[in-house]
Amino acid sequence: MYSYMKRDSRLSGVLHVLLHMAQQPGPFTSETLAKAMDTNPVVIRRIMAGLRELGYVHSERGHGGGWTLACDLSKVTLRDVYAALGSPSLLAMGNRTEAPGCLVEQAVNAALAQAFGDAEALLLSRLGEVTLAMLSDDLRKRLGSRKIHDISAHRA
Amino acid sequence: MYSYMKRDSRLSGVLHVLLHMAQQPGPFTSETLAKAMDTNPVVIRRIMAGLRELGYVHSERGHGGGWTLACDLSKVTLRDVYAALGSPSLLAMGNRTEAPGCLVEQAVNAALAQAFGDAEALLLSRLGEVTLAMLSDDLRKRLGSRKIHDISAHRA
DNA sequence: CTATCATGTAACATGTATAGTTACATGAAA
DNA sequence: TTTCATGTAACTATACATGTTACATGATAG
Repeated sequence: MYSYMKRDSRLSGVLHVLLHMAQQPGPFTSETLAKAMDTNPVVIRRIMAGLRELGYVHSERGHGGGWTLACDLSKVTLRDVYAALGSPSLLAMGNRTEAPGCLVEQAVNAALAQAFGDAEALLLSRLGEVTLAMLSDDLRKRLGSRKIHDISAHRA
Repeated sequence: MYSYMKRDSRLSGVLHVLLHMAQQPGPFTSETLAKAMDTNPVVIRRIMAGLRELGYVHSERGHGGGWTLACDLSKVTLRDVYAALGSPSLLAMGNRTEAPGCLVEQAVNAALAQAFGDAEALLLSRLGEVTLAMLSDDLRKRLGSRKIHDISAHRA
């Protein structure tokens, strides 16, 4: 591959959570999900907050509480999930100055805006083509003949 | 537009410098270029180091020293310049784990790798289509009837 | 030869964003 | 009323680009 791909892994993380949840009935506590993701329960709650607001998941407190899926997986795309995270920046690079008076800067910005804009649009388009149901189906294929993946047994 | 576009502005910055240099004969000191970019001379030297190694620019020390263009502007693309910077990450998002044992993570990574890979490839392709000469021509059009842009008078 | 200029570079400070952690309030169920 | 689980603020850790200071290296002017 080309570059490194680091930094923001919230989309990756929240999809991991959703896919786990799609494999067995809930509810799942933040702690359970956090253990499966090797992270902290508060991180789970944080990345799930936006999805709850949009009604993709539901959360309940107290005994027997936790997170449950609350949407039609075939209706929610990766782009929807991305938006639920607050649409964080997709590109790592950008213009030095957004609205420069300098004509040199304007010429540079125009050229880069074209390339960056095209790439961003394509990425959003691709994310919009993939539903959670498609991801879940792909996962089931990968699981193959094995029994239903038990989240409590999770750990590489 | 969609997202914020912040962070790494080295490509934008170094293109700004190169375009300035293409408007008049050199050499230009790091200090002159830094003033035009409203930044620090060391920052200029830093982002120019890679271009010097690839022979796109030349630097000389002492009296009358500074930076000069040392390439055919019609032969160097924005992608070449990007590579000269060390090919920093283009995308702000990535996978949580790069080589996971977990099948769930693998399914997520596969889906995202597709979308991210396509976007990254498109971006690199677009950058590869634009030469510094094309950028410089565009700039001259923007300058229109005005006199040759004097870098010493630069300042929005 | 030496003073000045300009790059080369290391080292450190700053700003910002994600990720991880602690602490505690809120509310639901046993 | 005790226990469990989420909701959230506040703080720490980490990473990276950017900004700055300091000084060595080398080239030119006198």
